[in-house]
Amino acid sequence: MELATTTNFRLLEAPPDIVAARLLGSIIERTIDGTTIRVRIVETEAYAQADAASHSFKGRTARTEVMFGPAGHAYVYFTYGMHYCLNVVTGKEGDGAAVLIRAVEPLEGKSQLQLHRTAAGVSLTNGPAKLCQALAIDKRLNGHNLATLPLKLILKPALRTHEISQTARVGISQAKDVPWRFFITGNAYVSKK
DNA sequence: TGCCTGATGTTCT
DNA sequence: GAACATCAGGCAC
Repeated sequence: MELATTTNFRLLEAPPDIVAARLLGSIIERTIDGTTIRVRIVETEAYAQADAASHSFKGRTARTEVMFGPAGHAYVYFTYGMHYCLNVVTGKEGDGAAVLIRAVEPLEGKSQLQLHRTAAGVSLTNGPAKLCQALAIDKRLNGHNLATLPLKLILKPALRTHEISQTARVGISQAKDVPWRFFITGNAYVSKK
């Protein structure tokens, strides 16, 4: 069981844009105080080392160290003074690539998610900082191995191409025209912008 | 509906 | 000391 998950994680060693599309539809399992929450990834963004919008662009620092580590780990960073964002480290060790999880759809434990959020409905998890708040993800989970609980990534078979939309990324100031934002076509939890 | 702004901490220059 | 992969609330239209 654990072995199968580890083997599947080899998929994450691919370039970030491939992994970003591949992660759509996969499940994140989070346990908080013995309660299990399951959400489905519906929107992602890819960040490669050679990409001016990526934290790893300027090289390895104490902050970005995790991005250069092995694929399948969580890179959680703090931004705008009050928000955390969750990334999945991709590529070979030393690559400095990651996929930002921008939006998820609640499947199980929705009331538990609601405990951490004031907004309800799709606004519960339709943004990178929102989903971190709902899932109680903070820097303590930075560098966490996503093959294990309390935060576990369960890879699902890839979606068909027609189920995936691809556009330019959101909310960045560099390399804006790189079309590395991926989302499930028509999903209500995809962020609006 | 859509723009503007305040809140706020970490990282890097 | 400025930039920052954001969010939510308030206000104008």
